[in-house]
Amino acid sequence: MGDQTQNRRARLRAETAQEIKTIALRLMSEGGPDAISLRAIAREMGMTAGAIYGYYPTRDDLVTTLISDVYTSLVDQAEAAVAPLPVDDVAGRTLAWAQAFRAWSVANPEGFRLIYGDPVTGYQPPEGGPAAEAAQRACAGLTSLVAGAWPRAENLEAADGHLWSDFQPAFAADIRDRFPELPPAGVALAIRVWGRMHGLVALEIYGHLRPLTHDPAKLYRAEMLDLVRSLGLTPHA
Amino acid sequence: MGDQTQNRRARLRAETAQEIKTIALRLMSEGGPDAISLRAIAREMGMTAGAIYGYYPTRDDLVTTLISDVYTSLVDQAEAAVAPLPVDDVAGRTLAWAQAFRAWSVANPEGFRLIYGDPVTGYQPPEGGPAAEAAQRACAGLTSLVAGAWPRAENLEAADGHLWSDFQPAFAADIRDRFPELPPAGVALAIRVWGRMHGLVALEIYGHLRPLTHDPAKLYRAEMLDLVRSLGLTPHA
DNA sequence: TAGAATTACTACACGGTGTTCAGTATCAGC
DNA sequence: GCTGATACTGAACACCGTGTAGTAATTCTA
Repeated sequence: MGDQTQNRRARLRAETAQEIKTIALRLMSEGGPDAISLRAIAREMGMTAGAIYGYYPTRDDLVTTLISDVYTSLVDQAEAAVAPLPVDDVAGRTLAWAQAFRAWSVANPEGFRLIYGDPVTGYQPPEGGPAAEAAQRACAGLTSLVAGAWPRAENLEAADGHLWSDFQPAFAADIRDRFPELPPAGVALAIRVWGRMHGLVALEIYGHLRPLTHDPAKLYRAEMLDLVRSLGLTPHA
Repeated sequence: MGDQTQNRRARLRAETAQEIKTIALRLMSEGGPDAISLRAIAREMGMTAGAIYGYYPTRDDLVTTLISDVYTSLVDQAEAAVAPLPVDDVAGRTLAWAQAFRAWSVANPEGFRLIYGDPVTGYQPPEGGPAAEAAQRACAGLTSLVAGAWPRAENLEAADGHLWSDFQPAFAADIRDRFPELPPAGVALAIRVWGRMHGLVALEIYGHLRPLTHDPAKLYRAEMLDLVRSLGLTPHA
């Protein structure tokens, strides 16, 4: 019966590892990224801080997997918001993605900080880590929107001057594989769209808009409408 | 001679307070915002950590004054980059501001994190603090650019729908005082321009662009050219 | 110039953190 | 029932911010 007992132990192990993540996420949502302390997690689990080292080699590794989880949930939500809309409604899909992005960020400010800010004291993101993967996934989602708008936005290409060699090879290969019709300028545009969505939300999450306006949603909406217009699209209604 | 000795003591006091800030800034530029520890500062000064409490009531207060200093230096640099250009070259001034903003950020990533990110473990920005003041100053600089472009960009006003009541009273009053001709939509546009400059730079500073491109400057330049074009301006050459 | 008062600073303690490691208790496998 | 792996404890180490009590020096006053 080696297998069953092995499975049993492996299952318990996996459950414990999951519980650590769950508690860590709850602590983060309650007290910010800095509340993710091994001691606090262990305290809630009735364990010792040292015990966690049996599951994650260091706290940064735990944070890394949390980032992966959280980032994935964000991209999932954005993709889910886009999915029900018809593929030819590029303006609607873009606005839906943008609103989903902000809605998630406002609902999970700590998650936003975890992904896009200094996650936690002294943390350095691993080079090829899951954050990079999720970032590529997010960027690919935006790229598909831009690719949909591209036929009508080609006038933007002229002055851009981007080449394939400007991008990281792995990323460029992935994109060229998925969107063969899209020129480098389109990829650059996708990243720029990402930056444009990111900017106002980041300022809002970190409280820099508070002394200026009490309706950041309106501001963001105006910006996104301007964005789809700049893509040569006209939003339905 | 009470005055002179008072002055002498006050001078020494001010010098020590300044030295604390200087060392804190150096520590930050070397090891990130989290390297600002009272113990490390005191160690470099040949003092005890507790001694710093004679100059700053708490570490967050020290960080607050650092933010003020750093933020001021950023805005100073942006304004200095704009100053030599003729007032009617709105496109050039806008691009100059944008480039100065990114150049400063790339040169002082830790400073950028300090201003725009989680400054430091558990730090909460004071409500009416110096960060808010510097933010208003930065925003006012951008607003003056937008005000310069406004006559040619009024077509953007229609769909915006912003009202003065959407903004914080103090901010709105300040802006209306300085730019009487500018409607609410123009102020909203100024903040949006800020967000647009902020987005790509924030992504770059926090390493999210690294897996995508190795020429973030080119990307940023393309975005800023698109921005001035969307303001109805054409950059010189 | 001698004493009083203010100031600057140290020394130490408290509770918090990540991390390591020797030891122990539990449990699967023979 | 014994052996070996696994999970966990408990204590330690080196940090951190923050107070507080005491001390040394410097300034003011008489």
